[in-house]
Amino acid sequence: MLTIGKLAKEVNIGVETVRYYQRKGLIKVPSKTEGFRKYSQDDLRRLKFIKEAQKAGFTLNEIKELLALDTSHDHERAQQLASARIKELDGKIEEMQQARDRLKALFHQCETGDKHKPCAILKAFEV
Amino acid sequence: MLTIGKLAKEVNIGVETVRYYQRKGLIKVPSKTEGFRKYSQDDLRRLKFIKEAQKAGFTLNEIKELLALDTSHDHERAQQLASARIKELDGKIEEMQQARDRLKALFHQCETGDKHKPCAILKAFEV
DNA sequence: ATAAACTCTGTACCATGGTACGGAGTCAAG
DNA sequence: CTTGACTCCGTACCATGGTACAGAGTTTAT
Repeated sequence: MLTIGKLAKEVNIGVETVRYYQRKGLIKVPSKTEGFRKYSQDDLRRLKFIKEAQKAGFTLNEIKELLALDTSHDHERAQQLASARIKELDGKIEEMQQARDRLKALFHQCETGDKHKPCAILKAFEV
Repeated sequence: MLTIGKLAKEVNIGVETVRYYQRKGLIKVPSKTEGFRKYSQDDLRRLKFIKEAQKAGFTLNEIKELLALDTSHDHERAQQLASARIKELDGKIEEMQQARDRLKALFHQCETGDKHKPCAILKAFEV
């Protein structure tokens, strides 16, 4: 049994973050019999789950659903969520790659261009 | 000379967005002699610049600086901003690729696994 | 027994890029 | 000359993922 501070430290997040997850409904608020609230190993596991799922790019709302699924063995829904996330990630990756390639080209032009003419990076945005 | 509505329509953004850029100091608020404010071709160019720079992944604050640079021919600073942005983009792209690859692997495991055992996608987050 | 350290609760604030709305004023077409 | 469309201005709100803080209570160590 842990206090909120110890719990937070275990997963290396702030106490305020734990409370934020509680407000969002990702983790429950343990009932307080007296003094401070006590957190269980289960709460710890859930926080770890959240951290891991964040690494896979899920939003907190998606993670909330994943946590609910966690007890239900619903493969279908988990797959749906995963593939939606994969699609989103693919889209964003491509956007960012395009942005990067654009910029790299501009950077090169600016670097090799005349120092006294308008900069290619800046000119590029003047459609 | 354009009213704010026509200006916004020209670049296909909302009137509220134009005002938001004004509040942020990206574009100036034309002085109002009488009636409605009048916007020039220069304002239009700046809005187009903003849109283009956003496509390259710059934030509004960065764009604000780029706009200031635009008149000064400061190649150095433009290059600094561009290469910082490139680095940021590279970092984010890699993060997202990792997230996607993780998820794809999990998806495959879940798909090919036993329907009655806990789902690989969900299990993966239970560290 | 007292002070430091922690917790509880509610609420406000941060960045980011906008969107929405109310009430008044203004402009243009019929 | 009125009506509808647009503008002005301030302010509040949206999602996202937190962070901060005040004032009270509790726990723990010395």
